Amino acid sequence: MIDLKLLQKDFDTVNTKLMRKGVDAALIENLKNKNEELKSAKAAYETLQADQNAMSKEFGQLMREKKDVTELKAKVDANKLKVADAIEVQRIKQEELENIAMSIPNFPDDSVPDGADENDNIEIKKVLTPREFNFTPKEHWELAEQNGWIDFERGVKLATSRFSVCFGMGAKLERALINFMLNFNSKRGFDEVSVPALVNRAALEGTGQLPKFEDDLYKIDGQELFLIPTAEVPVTNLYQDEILNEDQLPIKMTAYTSCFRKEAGAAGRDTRGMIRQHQFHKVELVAMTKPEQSDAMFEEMVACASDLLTALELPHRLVTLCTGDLGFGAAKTVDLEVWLPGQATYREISSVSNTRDFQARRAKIRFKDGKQNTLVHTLNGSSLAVGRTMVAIMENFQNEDGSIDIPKVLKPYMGM
RNA sequence: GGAUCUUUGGCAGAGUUGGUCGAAUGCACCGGUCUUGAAAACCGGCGAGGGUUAUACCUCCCAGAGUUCGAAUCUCUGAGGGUCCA
Repeated sequence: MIDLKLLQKDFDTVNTKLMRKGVDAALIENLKNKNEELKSAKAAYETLQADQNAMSKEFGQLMREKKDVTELKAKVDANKLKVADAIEVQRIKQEELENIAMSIPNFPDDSVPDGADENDNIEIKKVLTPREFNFTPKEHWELAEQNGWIDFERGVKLATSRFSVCFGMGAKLERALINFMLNFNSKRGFDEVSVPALVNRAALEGTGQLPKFEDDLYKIDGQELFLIPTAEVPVTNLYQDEILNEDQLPIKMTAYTSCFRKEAGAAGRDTRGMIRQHQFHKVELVAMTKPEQSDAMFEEMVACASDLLTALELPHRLVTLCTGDLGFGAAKTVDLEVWLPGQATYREISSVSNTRDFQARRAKIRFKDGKQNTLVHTLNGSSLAVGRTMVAIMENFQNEDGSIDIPKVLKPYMGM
């Protein structure tokens, strides 16, 4: 959530920053007004409540002295009605404010380039050179089926479209990647955690998926529980509503989970293969830092993901997202895109974001900064989507006969 | 699934005939005295959010609803935990 105090104090700055993200100026103006209305509604209520409390205290005093209270009771009863009204007004104002505030995205860092969509993203650098093929490289679904690694039809049979099943070496490769990534991250100081795949509404509000993106989430029928779209949700919310000690920071965690997405807005895109599935596996990095540490942590996480790709011998590039492509909660994002010879293009395989205090404000994650409580900065990044990594390995390591080599670092993990 | 108990500040733990209770006490923690330094001892401070220049003041004793002039304390519902039964 954006900082309402800042909005109140420095409207122009907030306005300018949000405009870059394409937020309607009228909406921001409205938010500011609602905030002021809420404040005065609160003040009105508190004054009445203070009277109420004072009178109740007096009431007790009179009772003890065995004096007559009928007059005071009449007064207090009348006041009670006013209090009830004031509470109602406040409740409505609060709700109106939250409806707006919770749907306003984070503002982008000044360093983020302006742009409308992914075409305006800026490449930072390329890592590793794509290999030359002396034959026409195949796309991964062809290779996957030929080698019997992935069965797309059976996934559909079991669930619906955008589900698949891994067999044999394919299943092994998936498991090897998960283990390799977790170990890789652990060595870099990210502590491994294993978290629930179902979370409640508060958790999703904390990280920003709700209230705005409910359509993308699978919800358990009849319960306020959702399947997680990313491990970022449960892992970040581990510390929801807590006040951390300064010396606990930075907190660095890594988690492997399945992720579930309806892909509501992606009809027709990537319908073949396993680029875009409703259920996919991902190893995630999450960090919480003091504000002044988050830029360094961001670089560390980008490097971690990039080095992982390098260790897997996968050519990739780093891209800074422009304002138009930036996610809801992110102040800054760097995508890692892996080279796919079959498609002859770079495709997203990881995304590292600094949300600064945006999620921390929603999830109430703070730390003791000397005497006062300060919001932490939260960061998250995929330490590679497993399915897409498999795609990348298949396409980059394919041979002319359709067989697939395994990256050196994975062989021990596959019993080779 | 049934019965019963329980849910308080970082932790432990008082508070259940409703009224200076945001809450005793202990530990932990912070500051000070003492000491060459530390420990011990003693003195002081010490939950969170909002609000204020600062005070006032408002809210929070698992969550929600209710009774009452007034609830941590009473009632109902829900969630978590313990024990017993199935």
